[in-house]
Amino acid sequence: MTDTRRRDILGATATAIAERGLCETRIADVAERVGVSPALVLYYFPTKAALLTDALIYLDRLFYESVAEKLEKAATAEDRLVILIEESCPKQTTPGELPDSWVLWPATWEMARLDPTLAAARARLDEAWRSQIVSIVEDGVSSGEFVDVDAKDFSIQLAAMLDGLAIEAMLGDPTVDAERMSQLARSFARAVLKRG
Amino acid sequence: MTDTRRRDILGATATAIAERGLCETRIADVAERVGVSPALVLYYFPTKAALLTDALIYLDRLFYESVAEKLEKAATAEDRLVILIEESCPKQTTPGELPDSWVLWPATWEMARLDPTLAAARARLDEAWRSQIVSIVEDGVSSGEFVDVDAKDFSIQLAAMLDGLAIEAMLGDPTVDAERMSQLARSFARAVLKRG
DNA sequence: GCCAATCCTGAACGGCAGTTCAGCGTACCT
DNA sequence: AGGTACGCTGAACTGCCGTTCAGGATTGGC
Repeated sequence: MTDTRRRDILGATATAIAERGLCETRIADVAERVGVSPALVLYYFPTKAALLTDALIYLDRLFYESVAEKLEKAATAEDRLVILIEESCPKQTTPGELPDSWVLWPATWEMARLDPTLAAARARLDEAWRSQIVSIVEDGVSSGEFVDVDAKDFSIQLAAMLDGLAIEAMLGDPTVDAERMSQLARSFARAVLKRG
Repeated sequence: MTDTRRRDILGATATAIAERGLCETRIADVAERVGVSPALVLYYFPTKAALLTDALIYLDRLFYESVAEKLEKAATAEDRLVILIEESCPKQTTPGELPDSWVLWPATWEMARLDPTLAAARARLDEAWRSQIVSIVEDGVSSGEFVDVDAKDFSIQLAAMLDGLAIEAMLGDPTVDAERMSQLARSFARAVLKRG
């Protein structure tokens, strides 16, 4: 079960970054959380930088997959869009479970700026996220739920707006909490997709 | 002229963060860029963390003030909104000048997550940014340029969308460059503010 | 011309954190 | 039972980097 150990380390790294910040996270923090020696962390990952980038990608992918799974259960395009928006709102996480992936986005962006590999991975996930939106919109258009709009443009706009709102909500900006974020994103979607 | 020296250090810190990344920036990097000894940097700032947060706030404030200045020169509300959007698009900076402030936003967010002082400063600047948008919209509404909309809601949505788009553009995402970013933001504004 | 404040530096310190490595236990294979 | 591969650790190494400090230069006031 060397694979679960690997995932434990990645999860612990994500938690450590969430709690201590990207710059302050040490290998010892990760080891402590897993309950192993620092040397073991370097046994699974060649270097600290590789550990950090792998952990960021790991958690982001988990997030996308969990949302994708939830989307499959919804019947109408409108339901699916609402789910996608709701899932995008930062939530409080109880200690012990994996951190909300929004907390790690700034760290991902900051590292991706100077790490082409991470940048490519992030771009790939983001493209998948946007095409998720595109297919929801196209379904809604062909079923008559939505007005005919440029799905690609809308997907970029909505994804960007969700990112921007999530930043505010995550940072505890008093004017944008999770509730208001969801409301604003839905009102934007409604304005575009209903009676265009 | 101890004040210019202080600003030089802040500018050099911003440049160093932009070039080396938040975590990899050392006091020696800053000192080297200014052409002074590392000890002098600590003469002006009590600690490395204080230096970093001050530099982030400094550059963000410069950005806001520069945009505010440009906005005063425009006649119509529509012109001002376009300027605000254009200025929000990441630009290439030539070596030697201060970095584009978008490059530093992820670092700001990452630090603000765990630093209440920086979080408060960021929230204040963001609030000013949004109320800039609010006053543009209100002017446009009263002059008849724009349809009557909820200016506050729109300002949050537009600011969030600009943040999100700028992240993609800054990271070199192939689907969103500065040109496309500007076009998408303007199309959103047009859809909301014209014949709503 | 002297004193004090300010700006600035070189050098040393102190400690920490990433990384390496030799080796221990254990499980599995033959 | 013997050997081998794997998972894992403790301990040491090493180089770096933030921080401190004692003091040199320069300026400006009196």
